[in-house]
Amino acid sequence: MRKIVKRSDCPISYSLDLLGDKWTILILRDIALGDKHFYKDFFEAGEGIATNVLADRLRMLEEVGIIQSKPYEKKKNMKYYSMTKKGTELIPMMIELWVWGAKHDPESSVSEKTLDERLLNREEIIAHYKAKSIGEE
Amino acid sequence: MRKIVKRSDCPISYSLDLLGDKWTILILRDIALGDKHFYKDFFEAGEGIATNVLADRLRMLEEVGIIQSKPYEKKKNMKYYSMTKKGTELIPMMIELWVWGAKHDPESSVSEKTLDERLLNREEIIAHYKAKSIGEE
DNA sequence: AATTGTGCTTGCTAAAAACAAGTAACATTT
DNA sequence: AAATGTTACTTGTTTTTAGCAAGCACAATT
Repeated sequence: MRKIVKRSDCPISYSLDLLGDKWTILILRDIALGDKHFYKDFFEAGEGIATNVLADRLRMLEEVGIIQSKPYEKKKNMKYYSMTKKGTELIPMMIELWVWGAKHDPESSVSEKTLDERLLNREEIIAHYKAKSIGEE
Repeated sequence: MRKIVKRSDCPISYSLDLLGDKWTILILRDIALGDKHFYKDFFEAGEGIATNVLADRLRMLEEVGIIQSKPYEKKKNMKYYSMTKKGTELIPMMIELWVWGAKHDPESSVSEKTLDERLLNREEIIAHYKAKSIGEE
């Protein structure tokens, strides 16, 4: 569906070749920062992703090794999606997107105090979510 | 051209409402990390952005206060684009995209050594580019 | 055996990006 | 001062991608 073409040898350009769209990073947010692991969780996540786009992005993310899936033992028609190590290395970037959005969204529900605390605890927060992702794989 | 709609109150979603596409962050990279300040610089940057997309993104980024422009004194048909303070606060996120891309692009021209050095000097590097952006505005 | 839940695919429409060309303002060269 | 070049766009068309609605296969539940 979405075609991935390498545009230059700039590392930022390379990251955006894979992640540069409205939806991909939201799926990674759900897996890495939320406690979401199933197709239906991503579909119901609040932003309203279309099913064809969701299926396409999950396929792509698995193909490039950012996420992995395995059959879910308890319900065999469900797939359990989790981050790979390569995927967890995107957590710092996602934290930065979170901080910027929380600071600059005029309708943000995040308080200045919460924001300040998170800025001070950056390394701790990253370590927390990385550890959680490893535990979940 | 590109319509911006707020999809949820998640800060990451908010950031992606503005920045989530293949091109926007590349323009910010050119201004904040490169020494590029003119339309033609962004157009010639190597990835091959189309002129209508470039004009649209520059307009949007200025509207939401991430960049600013002023007429260039030396050549009055040129506009000088630079980061606002709000824009410079995206530098940490861009550095993380750079680090991830440099590490995971199999064709990356960045050596392990350079990568390790940059990881150790993260704060210094961010401070450097923030200071440069302020100097250029 | 019938209904529901989950993870998709397929077909159609709408929006955005890619491509090609043109224009207006100023700058430079002749 | 006229012609040519440069810069920053706009406009029109084609191609690609996203959005929406429906459907389908498989498993689990009733």
